[in-house]
Amino acid sequence: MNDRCEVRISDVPVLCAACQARQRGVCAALDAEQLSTLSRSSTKKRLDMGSELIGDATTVEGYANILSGVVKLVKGLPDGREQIVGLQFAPDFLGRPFQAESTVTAQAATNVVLCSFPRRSVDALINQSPQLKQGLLQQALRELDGARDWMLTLGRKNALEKVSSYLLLIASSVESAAKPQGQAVEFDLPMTRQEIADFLGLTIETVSRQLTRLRIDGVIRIVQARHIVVDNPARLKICSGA
Amino acid sequence: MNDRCEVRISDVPVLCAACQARQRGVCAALDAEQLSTLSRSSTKKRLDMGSELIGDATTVEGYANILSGVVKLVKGLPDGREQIVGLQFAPDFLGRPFQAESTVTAQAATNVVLCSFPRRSVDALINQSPQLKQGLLQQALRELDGARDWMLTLGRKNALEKVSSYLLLIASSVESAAKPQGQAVEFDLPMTRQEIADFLGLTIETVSRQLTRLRIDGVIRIVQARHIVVDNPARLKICSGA
DNA sequence: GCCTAAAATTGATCTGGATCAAATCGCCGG
DNA sequence: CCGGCGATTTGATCCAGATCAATTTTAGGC
Repeated sequence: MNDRCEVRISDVPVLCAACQARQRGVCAALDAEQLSTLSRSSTKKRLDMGSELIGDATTVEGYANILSGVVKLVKGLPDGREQIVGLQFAPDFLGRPFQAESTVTAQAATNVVLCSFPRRSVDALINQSPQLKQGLLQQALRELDGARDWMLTLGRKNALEKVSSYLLLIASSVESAAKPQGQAVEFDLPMTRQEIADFLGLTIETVSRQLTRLRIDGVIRIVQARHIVVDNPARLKICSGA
Repeated sequence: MNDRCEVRISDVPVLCAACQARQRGVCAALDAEQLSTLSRSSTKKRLDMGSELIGDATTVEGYANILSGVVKLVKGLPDGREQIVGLQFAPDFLGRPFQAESTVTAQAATNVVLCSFPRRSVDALINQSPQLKQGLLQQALRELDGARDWMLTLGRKNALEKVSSYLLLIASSVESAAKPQGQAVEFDLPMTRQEIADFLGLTIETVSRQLTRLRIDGVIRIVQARHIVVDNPARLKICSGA
């Protein structure tokens, strides 16, 4: 493991506290004592697939940076129906300032490594650094955009378009920015068919059928259930309802 | 029209600039010159139902407080399918800081009166007032929660549950906090059946059928297409999937 | 009040995705 | 290599909500 792991809150660079926490750039003005407090109180944690990241001793108290893995935000109905309302990928910052009255639960979708901070210390930092506050505001606005995009997908797209949209979303989270558009993209799905279904408002069977349909049409290859190659990103985009 | 109309950004009280703009409370620290600039540059605007609030001369340049009416945030697919991804009610603050790259369009769902501010002036205020920035962050987080709740509705509820959830949402936006739970609630729907359908990911016909079903079951009365009385809020809540 | 057009309801039918039910696949432990 | 179990795929049927097609209601304009 690296001894310094850079992660970002929006455009505010933050070095992972568990790996020698300190802040740079626009946050450089921060009190050295504050930073050392944050550093001392941070802990690196490994979570197995499926574990919940709330409240209990082995998990996250307040805030955390995701160092690797995927975290899903889940909402449920009393009868057991579930909907995944958000996904957080590798360098995202988790946790919300000013009380979490929301009823979402965060769960590790894959094995996850993260660096967690006590609520107290981070809240203090937020109040001292307008840039950090602004970074959090921008992250919130970006998540809001993402949620609204997904509302369109959930409310108005058919099964094929939903599955195609999902593949494009995952592909974009993997694809390096440098890579030219239109190239084949290869990746492992970070979720089971059930989780994909819960994300898309579908059933496992329908997800599976749409994937085979895309395979037969030559848009993707399913090397292994979890391992996908998108041979024709342009076609996939068309299938997603553009 | 009142000459001072109080509206709120989160817990930061702001007096509508068009009606003698100035700030109070936690924002009192603001520069008097800034405030007078904001006041001078603000304008009160009336929008007819259906008009879009972007870009053109008759509409909103940057930010605005809604004084009355309902604004809908709409996303569309190239083939014309539409999804309403958010509703903003009477004292909400509209507009997003730091560029709007998002593809939502805001439209007046009813006739709307609002007080609009030029982007420039408000951005300046935001940078000067951490409290205002925090207010905007909290508003963004609240909207994110709302969006996620709605994702559960869109992805996992059936038609009856969706329509019931919608009625409860509108009822709660009308109901005075003082009113005891369980009482009958009476209100006008601020949207057409088509808009309700676009909000719920359904068709007009299905919305209409679920409403008659609720009427026949004695949960609501439909005094007039747009005028609803919820006789049994508890039953309605059960119908909404709790 | 009467006329018109848009909005809403109601009815009849169709269909995409859910549901129920078996196969397969893939992986791990022995 | 052999079971065994969970994840996935595939097949057969069903049904909630879409679609198509009339009415009926409502809101303005004269």
